[in-house]
Amino acid sequence: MRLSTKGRYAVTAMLDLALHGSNGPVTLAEISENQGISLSYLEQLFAALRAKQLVRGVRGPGGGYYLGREADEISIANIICAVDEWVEFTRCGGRQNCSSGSRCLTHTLWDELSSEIFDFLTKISLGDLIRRGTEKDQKGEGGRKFSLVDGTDSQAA
Amino acid sequence: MRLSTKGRYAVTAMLDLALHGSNGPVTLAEISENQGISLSYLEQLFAALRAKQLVRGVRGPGGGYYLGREADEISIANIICAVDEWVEFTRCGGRQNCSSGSRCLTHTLWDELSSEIFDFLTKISLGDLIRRGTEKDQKGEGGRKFSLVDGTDSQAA
DNA sequence: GTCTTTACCAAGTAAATTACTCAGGAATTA
DNA sequence: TAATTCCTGAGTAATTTACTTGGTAAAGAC
Repeated sequence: MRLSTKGRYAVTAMLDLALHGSNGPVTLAEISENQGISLSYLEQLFAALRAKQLVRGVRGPGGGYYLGREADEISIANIICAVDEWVEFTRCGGRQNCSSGSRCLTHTLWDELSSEIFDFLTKISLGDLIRRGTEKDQKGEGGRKFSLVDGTDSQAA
Repeated sequence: MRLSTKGRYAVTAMLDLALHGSNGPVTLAEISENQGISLSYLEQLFAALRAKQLVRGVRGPGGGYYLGREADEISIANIICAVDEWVEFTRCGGRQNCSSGSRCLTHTLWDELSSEIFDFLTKISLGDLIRRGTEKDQKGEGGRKFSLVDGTDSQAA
C-alpha cells in the first residue's frame, strides 16, 4: 500500500465528483477550480481512474465525468490503487525465502501489515465518507467520534 | 498521513531491530546487511528515529542501536511520522472555511479519513507485529486471518 | 595513549516521482 | 462549422528518494 499526495488528490477529486455528480456530469475544469488542482494533472489522474472504470467520461459540450459506479461501491483503496499503481514492496513476494530468514521474516511482517492497511481502506467507501460529511453538516457535531469501519466504534476511550 | 517506501524502510528496520535487540545492541551495518538498505540511508532514517526517541544509539565497539522503549509502546504510526514528517495535507487546516464550501467539505472529509488511518496505525505496535510473526512461525499457519486491531476480526467474510 | 569500532553529521547527487505546461486530436452538441 | 469537452503525449521544474563520500565524536581493546 502506498499513501501519497497523489492519492490524496485523487480521493479529493473523486469526493468532489461524488458530491456534485447528482446533477449531471462534472467537468474537470470545475474540479480544478474547486480543489485547486491543475487541469492537466487532473487529466492524468482521471486517465488512471478511467482505466480502472472508477469514472466515466462524456465528451462534448455539457459533458464531464460521472462516477463509474455507485459511491458505495468505490472504496478508498480502489482510488489509491488506481493512481498509485500498487507498488510491489518486497522483491521476495512475501512467501518465498529471499535470503536469510531474518530478512524474509521482516518482509513477511511488512506484507501482512500492508495488506491489513489495504483491507482497512477497502472497507471505507466514497459513500461512507459523504454520508459522514452531510450528517455532520446537519447535526452540527456530536461528542461521538465518527467511525467509518462497520460497527466498531466502541474502542475510542 | 503518508505511507511511502521511506516509511516502509523505517518500519522494516525497526522490526529488524526489535527482533534482534534482545541480545545486545544491533549495528546499522547488520541491519543494512539483513534488509538490503544502504548504511548511509539507514543513518538518515535513524537520525529521525532517534530525534523522536524511538531508538537509542550506543557508540564504540560493541555498540549499536536499541529500541528507545518497549516494542509494545512503539506504534507503526510513530515510526512513519518520525521519518515522513507528517505532511500537512490541506492548507485550510480542516476546520476553517478555506474558500467555497465545496472545497472545504472535501478537505474536511479527507482530514477525517486521514486521521482515521492514523488512528488505525497507532493501534498497531511493533510488538503486535512480532508476536504475529513468531506465532505464525510456531503454528505453521491457521485458517484464521490475522487481525492486529483489538478484538475486531469478526467482519472477515 | 593509539587504534579500532561504532554512532553521528553534512554536503552532494543520480534517479524517480510529483505536479505542471504546452500542444494537439477526437467525440459530441449547437 | 464551431464550440466544448474529453483524451493523449511530450516535455519539465521542483521535490523526494536512496545513495555516496568524507568526515567527526565517543567508547572500548591493545
